[in-house]
Amino acid sequence: MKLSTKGRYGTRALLDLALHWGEGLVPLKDIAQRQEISLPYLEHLIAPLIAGGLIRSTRGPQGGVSLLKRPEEIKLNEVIQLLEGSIAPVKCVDNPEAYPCSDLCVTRDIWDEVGKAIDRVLESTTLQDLVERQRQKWNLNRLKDHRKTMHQRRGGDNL
Amino acid sequence: MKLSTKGRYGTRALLDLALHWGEGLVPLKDIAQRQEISLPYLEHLIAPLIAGGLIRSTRGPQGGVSLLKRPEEIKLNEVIQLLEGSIAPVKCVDNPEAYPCSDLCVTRDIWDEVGKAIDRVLESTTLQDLVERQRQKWNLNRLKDHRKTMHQRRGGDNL
DNA sequence: GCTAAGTTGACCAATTTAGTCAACAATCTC
DNA sequence: GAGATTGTTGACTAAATTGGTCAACTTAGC
Repeated sequence: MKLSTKGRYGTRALLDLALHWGEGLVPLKDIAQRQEISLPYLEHLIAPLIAGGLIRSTRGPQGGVSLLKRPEEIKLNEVIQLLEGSIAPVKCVDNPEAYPCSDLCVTRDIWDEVGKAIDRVLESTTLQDLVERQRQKWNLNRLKDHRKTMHQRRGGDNL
Repeated sequence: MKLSTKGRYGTRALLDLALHWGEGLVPLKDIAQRQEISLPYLEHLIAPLIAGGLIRSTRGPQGGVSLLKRPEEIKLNEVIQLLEGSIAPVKCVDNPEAYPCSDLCVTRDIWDEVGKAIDRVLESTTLQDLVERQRQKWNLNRLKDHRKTMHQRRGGDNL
C-alpha cells in the first residue's frame, strides 16, 4: 500500500509550480533542482500531467511549464489519478464486471470502503491548500530560527 | 497503492476461520480449497498471523489452525499490519526521525492524513463484521435464487 | 513407526519501479 | 537561418518486489 515515487515526486513538482503560480513559465531544470529530482526522471513525471490537462509546456529558450488551472482548482485525487492510476487498493473495485465474485465477496466491500476513504481525503485537498500549509510552515520555522538567534545573542546556554 | 495478495488472501483465510469459529481446528488444506489459494502459498501467509498471535496451529493428523481470539476482537488494521506491514502510503510517516525533511515537507502531512483515514476504516471493522456481512449476502443470494426458481416453475419468461 | 498434518528456508519467474540515455522537435536569440 | 536552449519520446536497464513452488524437516496421532 505504498505510494510510488511517481506520485510523491509528481505531487511535489506540482506544489513547486503552485508556489510559483503567476510567475509565467518555470523551467523543468529549476523544479528538478529545488525538489531534488533528476531532470530525466522528472520529464517522465510531467508527461501524464500534460496529457491530463493539468499543465502546459513551451519548448525552447525561456521555455518551461506552468499550471493550466488555478492551484485551488486542482484537487489531489485528480493529481494522484494521473500519476499513479486508480487509488483503489484492489483491482476488482474499478471494474466489478470483470470479477464475478463481486456480489459474493465481502472483503471486496471493505477494500472499496478503504478506497473511498482515501479518495475523500485527496478530493478535499487542493494544491492551494498545500501552498498555504507550506508557507505557514516556513513562517513558523523562520520564527523559531529567529528566536534561537536572539537567544544566542543574549548569551544563551550552549545546548 | 494496491494491496498485495498477502493482504487479500490472508484476510480471506481469516474470514474463513472466523466463519468456522467454535468448530475446533481447521486444516489449511480446507481453507486453501475453499478460498482457492495454493496450499504452499497459504502456509506462508499463515506464518505472520501465528507470529502475531492471531491464530494457533497444531501439527499432525487432525491438526490445523484456529483463531486465538473471538472474531469480534480481531480488527482488520491489526490483520493488515501483520500481513502487509505498515499501511502508511509513504515510509517517512512511520519513522519521521529518519527523514529530516519531515518538519518542512507538507506533502508528507497529506500522506499521513491518508494513512490515518485508511486506518480508521480498518480499525472500525472486525472479523465478526465480515462474518455478518458474508452471511447476509448468502441469505440475499439464496432468496434471489429461490425467487428465480419459483418464477421458472410458474413458466416465467426466458430472459 | 507410519502417516497426516504444519514449518521453514531456498529458490525462481514475472512484474514493477526507478531510473538513465540518446535522438528528436520546437522555439528563441543573434 | 544557425545555434543554443528547452521540452518530448522511446528504448533500455538494474534492482526490488511479488507471487509463487519445492524440498527438507518437525510434530502429533494411530
